[in-house]
Amino acid sequence: MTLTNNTFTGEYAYSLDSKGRVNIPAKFRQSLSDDNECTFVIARGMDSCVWVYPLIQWKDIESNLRNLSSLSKINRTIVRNTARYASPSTYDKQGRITLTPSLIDYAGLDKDVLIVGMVNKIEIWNPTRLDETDKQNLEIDPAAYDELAKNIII
Amino acid sequence: MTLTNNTFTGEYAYSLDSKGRVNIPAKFRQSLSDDNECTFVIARGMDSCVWVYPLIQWKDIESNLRNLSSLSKINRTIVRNTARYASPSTYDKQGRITLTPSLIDYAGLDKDVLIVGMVNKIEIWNPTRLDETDKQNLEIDPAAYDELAKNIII
DNA sequence: TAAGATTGTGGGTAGTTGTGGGTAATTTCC
DNA sequence: GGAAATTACCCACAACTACCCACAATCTTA
Repeated sequence: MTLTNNTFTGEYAYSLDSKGRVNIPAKFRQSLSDDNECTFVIARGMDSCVWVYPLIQWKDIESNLRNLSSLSKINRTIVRNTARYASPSTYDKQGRITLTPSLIDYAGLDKDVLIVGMVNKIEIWNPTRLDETDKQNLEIDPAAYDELAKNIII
Repeated sequence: MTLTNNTFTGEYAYSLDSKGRVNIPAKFRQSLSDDNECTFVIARGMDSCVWVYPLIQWKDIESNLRNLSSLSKINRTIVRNTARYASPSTYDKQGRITLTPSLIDYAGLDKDVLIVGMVNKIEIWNPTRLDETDKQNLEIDPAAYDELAKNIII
């Protein structure tokens, strides 16, 4: 059973092979609508992980970026940092996408990786780094977190 | 006789089998409206138990999450912590859903489990842990009860 | 009370999924 | 232009999952 199209939840421990390939969980692939043509766009995450967008989701982001005026410095920075490291990747017959060495390096990925569903995108983590990030967030966030959580009935 | 749709009350002692399957009480299944497509979403509870939402209930949460921009760190954290441990599970012909090893571990589930109706969702507990939690809560709560009493009529 | 239906539990099997490696095509670089 | 490196595509296998059937205990109904 999959939820809505192009929606990703859950956590999976997979492995990155010597050729830089990672499997996309079968559930995630099944959730991809046809207009994505089996393609994701991989990019730098804002945390130290790889972000993986369905192609059509990325196109939305692209058009949002297009509308940011380059007069503002912060806009230029965001556009540059987002676009610069992004590249499309179609999964093979076994359901794997190939990551670029640059992204593998950025996210500090090793053999064991953790794939995390983030609703409208996917994150690929080095498990150790995710642990660290989790801990840091717990220290900083509780109050603000609770505030936000009030608006989402869980 | 069932109460309102997608409403769960009562407590049931069931068992978790070697494949990680638990039965959903027949009464709960009967209460599920058709648009749930026989599917629940299982997730980490805030206490150490498993939360089980009707699919459509989860979709509400999901759409809230979808609207949180990932530019904000706290948004990323809340989306990650919520989506990461959530996964859909359709019950089989015998009325059982399959839990993920990760959730079984989190809730410390063993063969004997307790299924508790929580009105709009379901909780799955290790009976021992629920006892402990109950005791702790009794010690803390009287004042909070009074506070709450202002808002709710029982 | 007896027969039938429903419900909870256990296990088998066929199909799917994740992972590793091989080969041919393509690109890069000298 | 040709060799080396890289990439894309294919096959194979082991592990796992979803689906199916069986049975016993419980509840319902006549």
